[in-house]
Amino acid sequence: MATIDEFIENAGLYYERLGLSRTAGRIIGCLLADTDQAADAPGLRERLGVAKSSLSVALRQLEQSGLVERYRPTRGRRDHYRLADDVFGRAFRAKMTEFDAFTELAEQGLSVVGQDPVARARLELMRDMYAFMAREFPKLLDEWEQQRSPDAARAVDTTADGSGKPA
Amino acid sequence: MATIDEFIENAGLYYERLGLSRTAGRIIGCLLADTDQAADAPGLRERLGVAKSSLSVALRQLEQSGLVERYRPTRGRRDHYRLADDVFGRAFRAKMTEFDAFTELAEQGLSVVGQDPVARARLELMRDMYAFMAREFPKLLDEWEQQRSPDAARAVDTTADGSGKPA
DNA sequence: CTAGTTGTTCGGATCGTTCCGAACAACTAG
DNA sequence: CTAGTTGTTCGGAACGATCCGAACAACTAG
Repeated sequence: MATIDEFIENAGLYYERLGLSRTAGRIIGCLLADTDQAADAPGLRERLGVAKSSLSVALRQLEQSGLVERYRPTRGRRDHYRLADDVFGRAFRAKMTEFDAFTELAEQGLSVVGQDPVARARLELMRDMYAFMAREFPKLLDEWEQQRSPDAARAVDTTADGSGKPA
Repeated sequence: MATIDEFIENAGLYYERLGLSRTAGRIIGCLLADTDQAADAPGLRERLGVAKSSLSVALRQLEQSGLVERYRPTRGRRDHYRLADDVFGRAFRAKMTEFDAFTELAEQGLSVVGQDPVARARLELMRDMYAFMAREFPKLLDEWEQQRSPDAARAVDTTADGSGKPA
């Protein structure tokens, strides 16, 4: 049995391994677990015990990577934050860019290595494998979306038009 | 047009983003590009310009993660190093453990979050999605292995029995 | 215009990681 | 046994990343 604080701390650790900062990961944990739909800066600040400035940079980081959305309730004074509807899909796609990066790395290697057949074969294998993954992984995501709900794709599209959901 | 040193440096950067240390990544780049099949410590040391101790820990790290194999030629005095036959497959599988980790994180979240339906639905979605990926991704790897060469699996098995390849 | 609130930016301090050089242990050749 | 070589371990230094508190900018209400 674990507490909510332990869960948030774990989220910080896990997302840190994914390349985010520790506090950014803890924010995600907070938004994941907290039932409060209207998370704002003071609330996060109290829950996480971090400085206002750290929240600012972490939230900007999360917003720019598309994982967290910022919105302001009508006639509200302060920003509120919520997870993007397809947080996990976005996280997957972000990770997926590594495939392209390594494909390019392999191509760069082929351009600088000599004619040694062993090295060339290995680099070609590397290039083809990462290209294969970059090509097939999105299909896996689509497959998941369809399995989850036949009209999941449509739902994602409608939420992507910029109209905020919450009241 | 790039040089071999730039390629090695890029490999260091890319593999560092994957969680390895910088020098470990540069070692991989070296083993990828260098036509010299018999890479040893002095050679790597000269090529990378790092201390002997740094090589030791990085090579141990790479060896324990299964990416690099250490062998000693018959009647040789020093160890030699080569990439594992299925370096990339191993890298993929290592990355894949993140899926399980996040599945467990979602389950932990479900155990600590209340009955709020929104939070629960989101955590269940997270759990199911990562579980789906953890289940489907290995199939993708198998698919690749079969597409590349029908008896690739057999080849991998024979090289895994401990018999060193190089003379 | 003034006062109060919200979000951002900046300099300094702190923390963790990595690296290097030196001492150490293990092994081989002669 | 001795000398030389190879690989490992350890302490200190350097680097990068992150975080905090304070000053700053932007905005709103009255």
